[in-house]
Amino acid sequence: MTDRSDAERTRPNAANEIALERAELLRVLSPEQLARLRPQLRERPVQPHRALFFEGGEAEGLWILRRGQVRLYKASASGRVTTLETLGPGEIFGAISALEGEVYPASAEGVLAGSAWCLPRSTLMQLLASDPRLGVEVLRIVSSRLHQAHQRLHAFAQDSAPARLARALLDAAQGGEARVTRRALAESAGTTVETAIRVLRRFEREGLLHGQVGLLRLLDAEALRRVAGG
Amino acid sequence: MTDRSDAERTRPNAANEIALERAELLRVLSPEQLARLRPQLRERPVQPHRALFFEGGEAEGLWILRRGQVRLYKASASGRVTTLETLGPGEIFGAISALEGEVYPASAEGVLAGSAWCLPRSTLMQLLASDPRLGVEVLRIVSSRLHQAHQRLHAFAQDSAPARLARALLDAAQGGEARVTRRALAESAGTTVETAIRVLRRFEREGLLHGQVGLLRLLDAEALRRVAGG
DNA sequence: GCTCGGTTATGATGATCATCATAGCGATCG
DNA sequence: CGATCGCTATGATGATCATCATAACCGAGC
Repeated sequence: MTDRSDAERTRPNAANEIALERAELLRVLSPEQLARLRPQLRERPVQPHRALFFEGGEAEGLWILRRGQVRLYKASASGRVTTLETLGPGEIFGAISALEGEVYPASAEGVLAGSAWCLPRSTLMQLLASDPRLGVEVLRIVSSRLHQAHQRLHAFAQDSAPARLARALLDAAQGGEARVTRRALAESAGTTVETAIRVLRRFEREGLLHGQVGLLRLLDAEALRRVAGG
Repeated sequence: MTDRSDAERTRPNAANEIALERAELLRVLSPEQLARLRPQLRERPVQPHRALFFEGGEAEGLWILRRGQVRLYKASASGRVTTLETLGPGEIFGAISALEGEVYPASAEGVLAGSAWCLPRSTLMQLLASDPRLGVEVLRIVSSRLHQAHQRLHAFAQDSAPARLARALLDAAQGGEARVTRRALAESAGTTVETAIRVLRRFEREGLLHGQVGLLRLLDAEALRRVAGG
């Protein structure tokens, strides 16, 4: 629960660009290592609703978000979608596939415009083999993601839709407001758009927030935290 | 979904003991490394319903299950419990906490009797710093756990109770039978005991399985897989 | 300008599932 | 041996939430 607020605090604003050497993964690298790495990177644009890769596609490597926002998600045959993680500048993704298998285990698409670097799998493997600190750093990151996933798993198994929505809202908020659509929030909270709208309207009537199109202003974050269950 | 059946196949039978050098983490170590590591290990008994550690407790280090079965779980204030992972001989746990923070992010308790080694945090850090291959290996393991967690997250968000129970049942089964109580299955599937019992009785009436106390024989695994949604 | 798609809403309806209650059964323990 | 506890079972009931339908609103694009 505390690491949620950590994520809130430490995630850089999605609108800001991050320098390569400040990205969560690469902080541990020396300037020389970084210099050798830089030419290997492929930069790709990130656009809202534009996929970076799809679940089942061949895994290219490790991604580092430079600017904008990206979400990882899974889609069912029925068309329902679950957002697994939402990432901001400096955060990495696709690490699972680079290590575990040949294919991406989830899809990724842009939420806010920006760009991302892609570090090819082979280069990553070389780097990992050459410097133990890098492996430990990636491990730290992936471990913290696993921890988050476990928390959400417990929440999905036990909490009501309002509780999950309140939590998703707090997670998405920056500076007292969350720039997300009801649909996006529903997919993060594992519910439907209609339920999300109804619940958020109730929050609004109770004075917990103020809603506009694609924007939710938190008026009583404390009460929302109570609803979220902690 | 395919890695689920992988887990089924590759997880050693909980009753069998595993040699230290065959544990998933330590396979990559040289005999010399292993010899240096061995005296650092503390062996602890694993007993059904006996906790190894609790969420929030100070993290000692990395655990390696030698024999028996262990589950990681989270409990709510309301008393409801979610099983996050179930582990067999040779598998590691507590890796998150050894890297991420000072406290365990979940609780662990025995399911089947056996024992586990505990590798102190400091020793692990030393090892990680000395040999890049070890870090990559832990990373591979943690990544695969994250992948599993993502799958379950999607399932919890989208699937019905019968679908989640069928999947939990398939995951728990070894050689066509699952030695679990209805309660344990419910906690793995994120539902209640009563619902688990009702659903499993329905499966039984439909000829998909045969139930006894603490034992479920799969009669039609194919049909169960269909119910599980894939 | 006018359609079209996405977002926000709200109602009606029904399925699903948690909760509470009760009970039989077997094992364990004093 | 009786009591107790955990597991399995089933019914009754109600809350929650998904689904389907409808509609207003707004911006983008033809």
